[in-house]
Amino acid sequence: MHRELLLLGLLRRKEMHGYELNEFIQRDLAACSDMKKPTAYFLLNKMAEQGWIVEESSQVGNRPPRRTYRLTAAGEAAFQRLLRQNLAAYQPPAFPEDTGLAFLEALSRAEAQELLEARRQVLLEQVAAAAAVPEHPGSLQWLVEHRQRHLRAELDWLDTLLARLKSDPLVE
Amino acid sequence: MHRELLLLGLLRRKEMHGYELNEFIQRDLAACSDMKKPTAYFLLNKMAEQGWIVEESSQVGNRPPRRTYRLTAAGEAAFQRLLRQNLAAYQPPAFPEDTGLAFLEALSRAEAQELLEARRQVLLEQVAAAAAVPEHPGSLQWLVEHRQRHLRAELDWLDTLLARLKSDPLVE
DNA sequence: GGGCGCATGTAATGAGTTACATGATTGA
DNA sequence: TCAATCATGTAACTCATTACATGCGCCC
Repeated sequence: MHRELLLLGLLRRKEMHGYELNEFIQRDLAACSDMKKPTAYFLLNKMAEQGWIVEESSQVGNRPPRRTYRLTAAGEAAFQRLLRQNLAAYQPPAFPEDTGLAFLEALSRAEAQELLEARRQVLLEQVAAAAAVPEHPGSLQWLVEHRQRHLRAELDWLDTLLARLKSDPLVE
Repeated sequence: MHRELLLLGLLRRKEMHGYELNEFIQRDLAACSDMKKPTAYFLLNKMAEQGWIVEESSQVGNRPPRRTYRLTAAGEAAFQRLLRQNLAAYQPPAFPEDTGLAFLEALSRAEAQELLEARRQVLLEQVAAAAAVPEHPGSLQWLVEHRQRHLRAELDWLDTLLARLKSDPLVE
């Protein structure tokens, strides 16, 4: 559902062909969406069948024709519906990468510290990557900002844990 | 992988049968894991085939027999491996529920505000639910704490957005 | 006697991913 | 001439979910 919303929202701002959309998502929205190429093509076809978007083929040279999509009235209505639904709801994410924390006790304090330091390095790289994302126009930027905030909060949390490991005599 | 880790970690602390595990996950870890019943049964069978755990049947009355599982040496080794792998890595989550934020511009300021207020209510309920989770022994509690922190950070972020919507004359 | 709890699963479905397939163009 | 970019997809697979299936025990 959020994938459809993203595609509709992007096409609404500017008509694009599949390749272009995929490029944009990979390059500019990598921090906010993990939608993969075949998924995007699949959804575009599905939405076209549903009448949410229409395609217009254009040949450039001898390459495969570009299928450029734009919203229909039905597409706009779907967008409005999905947008409202998405904004009003909130399903907190699960944190599967977290699971290990529950069993830190199983390790010696030294090793736990070492592993969490490694984790911290990875997280720092993510923070740097998120900070390097180019600025986007309008509210698209808010996706980026949210991720940046989240990553900083994660770093805070990790640092709290590390501090506890160092100071708490009961651990280990 | 994190699902296997969770099951192994729980069985390592205390042998349990499938029903018991499922109950614990649903009641006590609902905030941290969304693993469903059939998935747990399936993984338990798979891990038993792999020799990570062994089952011991015990009949209680005329009910279906309980299959109580405990770790083998191979299971302990797998646990140690998965734990290290999980702790040292970090894949930041995607935030699909977020997608709508990217297109807030499509709405009037009043409606955006209204929808985000609705979202805030839902989030508040989640915060309350997370705060009400009973305390768990040892590092299991850290999963709960992490979630609580995350939800508070989300609330902060939403409030920042709402404040911007109210003050920024450029929006709308 | 009816519904919930105990205790186990199977089957069908779905959403999305990875790997594969195709073929022209462009630049080093 | 070799690799990367442009441009589209299909096929196989994985992982997990929902819905379904079974049947006794216990309490009201």
